[in-house]
Amino acid sequence: MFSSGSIPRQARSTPDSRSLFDRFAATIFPDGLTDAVRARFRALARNLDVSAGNAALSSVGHDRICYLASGATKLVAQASNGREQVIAFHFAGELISIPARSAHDYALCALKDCELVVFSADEFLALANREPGLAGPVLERALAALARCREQSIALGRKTAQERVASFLVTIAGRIGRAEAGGCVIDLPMSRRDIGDSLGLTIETVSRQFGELRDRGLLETSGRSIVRLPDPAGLDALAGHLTHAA
Amino acid sequence: MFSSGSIPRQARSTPDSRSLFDRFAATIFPDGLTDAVRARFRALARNLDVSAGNAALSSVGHDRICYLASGATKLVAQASNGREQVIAFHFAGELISIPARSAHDYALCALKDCELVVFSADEFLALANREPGLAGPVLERALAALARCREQSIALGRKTAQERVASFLVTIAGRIGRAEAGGCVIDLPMSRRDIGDSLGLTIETVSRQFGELRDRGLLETSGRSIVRLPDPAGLDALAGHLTHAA
DNA sequence: GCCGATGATTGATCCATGTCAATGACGGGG
DNA sequence: CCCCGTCATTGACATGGATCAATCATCGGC
Repeated sequence: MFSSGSIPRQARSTPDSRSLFDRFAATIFPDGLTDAVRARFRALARNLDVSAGNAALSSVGHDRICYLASGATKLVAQASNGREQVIAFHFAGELISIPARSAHDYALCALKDCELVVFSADEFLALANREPGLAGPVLERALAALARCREQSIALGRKTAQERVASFLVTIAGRIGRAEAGGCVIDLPMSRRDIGDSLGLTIETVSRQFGELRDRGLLETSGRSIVRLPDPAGLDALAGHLTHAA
Repeated sequence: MFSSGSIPRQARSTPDSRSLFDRFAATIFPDGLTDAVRARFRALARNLDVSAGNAALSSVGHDRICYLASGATKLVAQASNGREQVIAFHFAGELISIPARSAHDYALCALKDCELVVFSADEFLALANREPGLAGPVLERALAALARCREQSIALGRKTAQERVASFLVTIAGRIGRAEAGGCVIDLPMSRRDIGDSLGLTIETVSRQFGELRDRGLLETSGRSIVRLPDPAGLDALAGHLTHAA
């Protein structure tokens, strides 16, 4: 990832009638593009539709940058022995950086049906760098992605299973949760395995922690994907975050 | 971090006589700056000298960007209960992003005596974004830092203690190691505790893994900080990296 | 060149989470 | 609407690394 922080959350129900590319341009460059620059970007862009559960992009010899117009994805890294680490989840409106193949292999996988706009990172960055005002929004998103990856590092390096799960729920609620009377509802697009693979835990441990939180009245589930958080603040207190009172 | 990848490694022995700011500008913007832009950047810059072992910068209400002209630093995150996670190490010539205070607290600490040039991220990015050609180098470094943080996530989430230590040694050798007859020598600026805190391990475990690698003939130590890797390839094979044969 | 403080190493034990195994419950496809 | 594959949950046990504790090495200061 890259990410957004403050991308306006759009009702997913009504498919956007604008072209994929126009939606990319409008979201990432809200100040608009001159016709010439717009044409150059369009020439670099490749549209991609991927249905839920399929790999969208695998890492190749060069970095790629990719706009997720709709759907949800995970960026997965592979280490030896088939171990997988989910590096990040992404939601509609976000910009994603897919690293080149190196010590590990990366793949972007669709969690739901996705519409993507794909660029070669080199070409994209060279173009963004040529004109004033274009690199800023991209850089902001890159730094936001870096900040999020760092928060993830803290969880992976220093937190207990319970703290990781609590952090995950609080964070994901902030990204895709809907506020509701006295709480927050999340429709998780990812499986327990994906959650475990992102937190460095097994599915069993994730399941046990969900159970524990359920017992404490901090979490209610309905089916496999609907999660309700009756007390987000109580959950946050379990997330191992620094209490700013200190 | 942010980072470099390909910053020319300079002999540290001869102190650079140019001004700190000039060294920043020459390294980060190798294509040069117009006098006007240069003056604007200079107006935003604050020089900072920090001696080894001291905190250089703590996270505040806004992000900061910081050029490390000489020395070495660690970026440390604090979670509850005084647990510390070292997010990244930085070496001379690198650009560092220090996130604003949020769920966790961040601090940049000097591992050796350091010379720094500090900017407010907002001001820096606004300026870089106004002129063509300036944001590119910064963006490149941000993406390199993101890539490195992701590699770190894989280690923290999915690797054994031995793989983490091997990865650490291989990675750090690539950044500050000197090639030598049949191997590589590293002068580690960080303590075992720092290494442990960056790998999500205790100092005891780091020490035991060093011992194990020593027994296998993959590592020789001399004093607290000098490490020799007689067989970097053999070490890399233990790092849990994906064998590209597969 | 000695000395004390700090950091590193080594050993014994414990525990959180992984692993293995069995059961249960969604939910898509017929 | 049922059926079956997949995913989630729950339980019993194993283990890697944490924790606690003791000794040893390094190196800056005198």
